[in-house]
Amino acid sequence: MSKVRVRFAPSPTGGLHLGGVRTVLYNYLFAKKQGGDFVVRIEDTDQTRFVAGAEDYIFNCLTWCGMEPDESPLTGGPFAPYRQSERKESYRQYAEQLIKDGFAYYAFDTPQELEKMRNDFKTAENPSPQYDGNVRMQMKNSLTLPADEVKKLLAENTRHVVRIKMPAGETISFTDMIHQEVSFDSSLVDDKVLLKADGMPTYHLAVVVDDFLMQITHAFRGEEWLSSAPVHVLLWKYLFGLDKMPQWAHLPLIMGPSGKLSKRDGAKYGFPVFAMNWTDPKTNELTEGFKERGFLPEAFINLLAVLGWNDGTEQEIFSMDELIEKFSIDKVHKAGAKFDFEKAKWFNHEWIKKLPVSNYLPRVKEIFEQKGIVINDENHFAKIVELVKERCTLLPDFFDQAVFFYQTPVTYDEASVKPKWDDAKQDFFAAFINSCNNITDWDVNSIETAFKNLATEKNIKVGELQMILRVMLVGSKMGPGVFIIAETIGLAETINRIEKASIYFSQF
RNA sequence: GCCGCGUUGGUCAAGGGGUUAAGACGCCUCCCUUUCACGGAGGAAUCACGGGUUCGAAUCCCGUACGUGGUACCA
Repeated sequence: MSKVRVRFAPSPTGGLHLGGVRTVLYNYLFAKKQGGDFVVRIEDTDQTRFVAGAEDYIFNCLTWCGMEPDESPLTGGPFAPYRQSERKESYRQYAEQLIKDGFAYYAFDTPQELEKMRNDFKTAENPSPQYDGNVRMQMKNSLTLPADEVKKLLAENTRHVVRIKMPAGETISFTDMIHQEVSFDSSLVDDKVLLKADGMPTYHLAVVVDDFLMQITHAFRGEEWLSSAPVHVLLWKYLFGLDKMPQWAHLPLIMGPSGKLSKRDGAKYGFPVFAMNWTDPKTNELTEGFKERGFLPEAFINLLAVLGWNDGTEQEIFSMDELIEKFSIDKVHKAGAKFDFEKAKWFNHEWIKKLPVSNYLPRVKEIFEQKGIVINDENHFAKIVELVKERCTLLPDFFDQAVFFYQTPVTYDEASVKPKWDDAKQDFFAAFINSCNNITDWDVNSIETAFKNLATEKNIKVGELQMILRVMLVGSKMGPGVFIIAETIGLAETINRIEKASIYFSQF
């Protein structure tokens, strides 16, 4: 058996949304599991929708997610070119071939004529009439026009398209890897355009021709393509033979809180829908990405993988390697899944805890620097990040959880301290500063011991004192253990913060 | 309208003729910690509906409802 070759075929029209990334992911996992090739081909046959920069954006997303293609416009490969716009010439001959064999025809109808047909045939029962077996003989095409007139029109370069001639009364069926047997009545499918007036193929022709030429063995795509699958099946039958057709897998859609997940949902409900930030060059509108929101690629991949698939065990956290090992297409769901941002955050939280800090330290550092905190000592910073990582779900949380290591508090949780503050406490902390100065090894244990001994000596409850110390050092009741905080900020800063706070509290 | 696909707690889901119908997120209670988390122990909450088939149906069949996709010279 020949090598497995799976392709992802995005059209460069904008950001890469969740459903898109999941499609790539399943493509990638399937290909890698079989030791096959992961091919990325760009479907840019519609110039009107082509958006500058979108192709680069797609590859940036793939890189961030850790899914490098084996063949692509960037890497090249044995079946180059990998952009359909650059393969334009090859499609026409297949269209001509179909016409010659009686499976397709030239259609000369103008957009106005099509519009008129749709209006004329429109009824309450049939709100959107198709160009199909019922109307094709009343239209302007090589089936209805005399042969010499067709020849003349072609010779004059009259604008025309090539349409597939859908047979009547046939059942077109194929086996989908996810849905099993799927069948359609050919009479109900319309005569899809194969070659557009500008000479570019439509997706229908291009996908079949390219999959054949690139020797694709498996094709994964969103379920929105299922309806046009009969066209592709027929094209395979007419052009190359059904035995060479790749195996199809139509993946369920990812849904938003209400209906199909859209870009708008992101803005509306406050979560990202794209892998990375995307700015539409035409409108300058920015759509937030998971990366910029503070997600780790490991978590992003993980949450997407299990949205519509699981391995049948209770495991939920998977690395890319584990996914490749455990992924199986027959465990992919048939039904669409609603995206839950709360659960998405949970995955990120898990990965922040799981991964070594060094993995995301640069990104956290960047967040601090953007907010004006200068990090001189990276090792020290790494220790701090390690200290607070289990209380962070998104990367920006690190700032809120750890700024106080770099900034002396300016405000205090007065409500907590006020009822506890008295002369005895004032006295205690003055004495504690002395104890601190006597500590030879400034570490958690010595600080804690000194603190507790002094408390016992002065006969004050340790708990209360600890709470006050925390507010002195942090400003509020949050963060890791007080003594580890003291150790981390150092002797001088600890004393400084106690003194400052004592003065503040003495005004109570 | 027509065609396709689907339907297990609020969400993600396991289970595919006999189960007390797993687990996770979220929510609630308690423990731990005189902080916030983490962690631990509990709790509330589900087989869309109606018919069959069967000793027995979440599971198989048929309808219905609902959801969703398509119905473009877009992918």
